[in-house]
Amino acid sequence: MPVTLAVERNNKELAVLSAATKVFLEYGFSAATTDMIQRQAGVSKATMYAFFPNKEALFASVIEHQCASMTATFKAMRVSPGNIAKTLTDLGMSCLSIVLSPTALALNRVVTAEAPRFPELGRRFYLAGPKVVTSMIVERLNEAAQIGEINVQSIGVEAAATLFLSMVRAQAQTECLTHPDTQPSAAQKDYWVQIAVTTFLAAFGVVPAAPGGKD
Amino acid sequence: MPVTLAVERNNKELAVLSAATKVFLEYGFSAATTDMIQRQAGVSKATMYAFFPNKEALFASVIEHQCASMTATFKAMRVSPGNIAKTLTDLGMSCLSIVLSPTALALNRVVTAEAPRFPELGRRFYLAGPKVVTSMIVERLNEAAQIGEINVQSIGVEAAATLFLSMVRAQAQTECLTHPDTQPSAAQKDYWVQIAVTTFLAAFGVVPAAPGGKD
DNA sequence: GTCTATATGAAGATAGAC
DNA sequence: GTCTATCTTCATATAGAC
Repeated sequence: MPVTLAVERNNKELAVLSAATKVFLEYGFSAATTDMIQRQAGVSKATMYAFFPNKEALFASVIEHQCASMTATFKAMRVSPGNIAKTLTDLGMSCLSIVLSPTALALNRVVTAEAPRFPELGRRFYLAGPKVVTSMIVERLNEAAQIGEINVQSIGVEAAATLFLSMVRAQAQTECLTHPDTQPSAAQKDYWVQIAVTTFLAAFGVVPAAPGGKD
Repeated sequence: MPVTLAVERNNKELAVLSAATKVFLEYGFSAATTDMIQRQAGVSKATMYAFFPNKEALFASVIEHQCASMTATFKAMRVSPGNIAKTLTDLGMSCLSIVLSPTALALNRVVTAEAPRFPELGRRFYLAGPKVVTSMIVERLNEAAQIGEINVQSIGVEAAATLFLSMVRAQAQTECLTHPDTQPSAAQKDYWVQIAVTTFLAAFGVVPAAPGGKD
């Protein structure tokens, strides 16, 4: 009951938050105006200020919600069973699809741009995005290491996971961030993941015990 | 002679450009105001508008000059002679120092943030930064491949160079962009480069012909 | 809580004297 | 080219009625 009432009561608050999300992600903090947000939400200035004390607080709320949503999206990633090559490919494709989505790119733009003015939001974004993904990759690498599919002792599992994510995303992200009017083809994304997986396994993959091998 | 006169004549133009660089890199396009730039340059509004038709043009000029400067900085990188491990370490450290410098981080922030509104500048930045560095790495990898230090045939030299750069910079850049109030220690940078080099060579390094090896 | 109307300040850009 | 002064627009935020 209180939930329903709360939802009812927060109808316009959600409309404002949703509109603010759209506007801030499209224009960034400074270029976005509260007028745009009110128009988009279909409410008046006073209504907006009844829920959020000022533009900064509204922005912080938007970023916080987007970070939470991004984390949820990452945690919903599922890899179908298979060997480590397949696992990494699945994981890489899922990560890339999320990271290159219009929303994630926009969030990346606005958070990094505003991090000097909103350091808390920068930290929050880092934890909600790169940090979460890396720890998920770590889990998979640990499983693979335990059954002898890979050997990451040279640098450690954390560093290996970080490097895998770096190889999967860095070039793709850079290209997409600097070429907003172009979106990568599915083949391009496949290629990015493939070379990352190939290289990762060339570095850390353990060849299945060959018959007659030493030991 | 015409050069000296041109410099003299453009004294205030340079003051405006220099001030605009500082202000735009600190505040971004929208939050920066032409008033700040004029104050910083010590000129009046009319003087600024005598050289640059509007705020957008001034911004474009600033980014153009910064891109050219960044390219020059990359091309000035020198690696002292040595084996491929040393070459990659040198190259990686130089790249990382440039990429993590306050100016490069600020340029990265503002260009990626404004790329949707200024797509030309996004493309320019990509060519002046990542593209130039990658092609420089390609040269070194080709040299190393020719003397048999590495073997990148599995994915090609271009892809290998891209992946090396990704491994060197991605995590470092992400951390710095999202944590503007923290700057990485020299040891941290060494570590980032070291794990990238180690992993790259684990994937593509050729062990020196062992006496009595197969062949 | 929600609206209309408005206060207040500052932005980008221009006019006109020198 | 350079300045001071100003025009116009629009931003954030608030006041007061319902």
